[in-house]
Amino acid sequence: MPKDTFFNLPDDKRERIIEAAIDEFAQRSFHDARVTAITNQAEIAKGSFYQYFEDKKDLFKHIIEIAVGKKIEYVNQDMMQNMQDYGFFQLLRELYLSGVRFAKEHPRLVAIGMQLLSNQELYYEVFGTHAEKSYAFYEDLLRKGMADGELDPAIDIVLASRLLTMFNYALVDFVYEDGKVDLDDMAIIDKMLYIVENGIKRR
Amino acid sequence: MPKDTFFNLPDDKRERIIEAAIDEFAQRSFHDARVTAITNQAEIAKGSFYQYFEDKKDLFKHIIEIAVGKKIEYVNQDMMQNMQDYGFFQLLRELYLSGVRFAKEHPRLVAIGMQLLSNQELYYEVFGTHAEKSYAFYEDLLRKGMADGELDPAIDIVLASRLLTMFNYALVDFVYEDGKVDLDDMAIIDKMLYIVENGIKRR
DNA sequence: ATACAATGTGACTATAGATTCATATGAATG
DNA sequence: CATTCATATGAATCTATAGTCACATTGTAT
Repeated sequence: MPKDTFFNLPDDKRERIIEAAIDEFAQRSFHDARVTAITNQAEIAKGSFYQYFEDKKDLFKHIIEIAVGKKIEYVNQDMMQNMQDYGFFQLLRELYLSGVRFAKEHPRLVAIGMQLLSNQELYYEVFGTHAEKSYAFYEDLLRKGMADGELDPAIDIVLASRLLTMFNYALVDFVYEDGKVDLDDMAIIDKMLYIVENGIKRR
Repeated sequence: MPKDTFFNLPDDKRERIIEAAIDEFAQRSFHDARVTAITNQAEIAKGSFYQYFEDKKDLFKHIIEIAVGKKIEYVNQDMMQNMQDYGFFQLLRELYLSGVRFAKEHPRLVAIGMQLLSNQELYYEVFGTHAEKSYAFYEDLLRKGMADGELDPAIDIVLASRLLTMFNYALVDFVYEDGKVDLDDMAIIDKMLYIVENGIKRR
C-alpha cells in the first residue's frame, strides 16, 4: 500500500503520478517498466517517489486495485442486485457487454491486465484472490442456470466456467486490438453468445 | 539465425546450449531471461555465446523455430494429407488432441509460447507469419465444414476461427497447469468439443 | 517569529546484466 | 615446424535502472 504521504498529496499531483504510472505499465511489463519514466512524466523528483511508495511493486499493486475498482463500476449494478430477475443468457450478455465497454474506455488498464496475466508469480501475488472470485462467480452463475433448467444438464460446470472466462478474454481482445475483427461490438457479442448457446454444428 | 560456428559445434555441446536456453526462457520472459544463466548452465564461456549467436534475440528466435517444428511433428500427418476423408469435428478433435499431447510432452516449450503471446512486439517479430497461418488454417477448415453442410450456416467464420483458437489455448492451459481442472485429457477434449458442437443451452 | 515536522530533491550508490575485446588454444595446412 | 584459421575465454566495459541519503524547502503550531 502506498504511504500516507501519497494520499495527502494534492489531487492533481496524485493524479499525475497515477496517469504516468498507467502509461508506463501499459507499455511495458512490470519488470521493464521504469520508475524514472514515471517520475519524469509526472514531473516529480525520483526521491519523492520513494516518499510515496515502498518500491515499484507497491505502486503497481495500487494501480491494479484502481483497475479492479474501475472494472467493477462497469458491471450493471441493478443486475448484480437483482440477479433472480435475469435469465442466464441475459446475465452473460450483460457481463460481456460491461467487459467490452470497459475495454473501450480503459484500453491502458486492459493492457496492464493482459501483461499481468502472463506473469504467473506476480499474478498470484497481486491478483490471486480476484481471479478465484471471478471463476467462482461464473460457476455460481452456471449452477443457477442449470437449476433453472436453462442449461444442458450434460455440461461440466467447472470446464464451462473456464470457457466463459476465455470467451470474455477473446471478446476483450477483439475489441481491444481494433481492426482485427471487423464487426461492431454488439454484433460481436451477439454472434459470440449465439455460439455459446447453440454451438457451431448444423441442426 | 545462429552463426555457422553454432552449427559446427559437437552435438552434445549444441544440445546443452539449447536445453539451457529452453530452461531459462521457460522460466523468464524474453527480457528477464539471462544470457549468463544460459552460459552457466550449458557450461560455456560468456564470450563463446557471442561466437554462436548475434545476441540474445538471435537465440530466442532459434528456440521458437525449434518449438514450431516440434509442434508440427505432433499433428497427425495422415490427417493433414487426407483431409477430405475426415469430418469437421473429427479434424478438430485430432487437432486438439495433438495440442494436448504436445503440451504434455513439452511443457517448457508451451511456457515459452505463452510468454511470447503476451509480448506483442516480439510476438509479431518472431511469430507473426506463423500466427496468421494458424488463423487461416482454422478459417479454411470452417469454410470446408460449412460447404459440407456440417456447420450452422449462421455462424461467422472469422469470429469462429478466433474462438476455436481460444479453445485450443484453454485446453492447453488446463492440461499444462495440471490440477486446475480435474478430468483426464480425453474427457476434457470430449466435453469441450461437446460444447463447441452444441453450445450450453438446454434443448 | 521560532522550532519542529513533513515533504521535496537530485546527485550518488549499488547492482545486474548484455556485449566486447585482447588474448589463448589447438587443429589443419603447407 | 611455422603459419593460418576457427574457436574459446573471462575480465573489462557499457548501459540501464532501482533505490538511498544528506540536505533544502515548506507548512504549521505555539
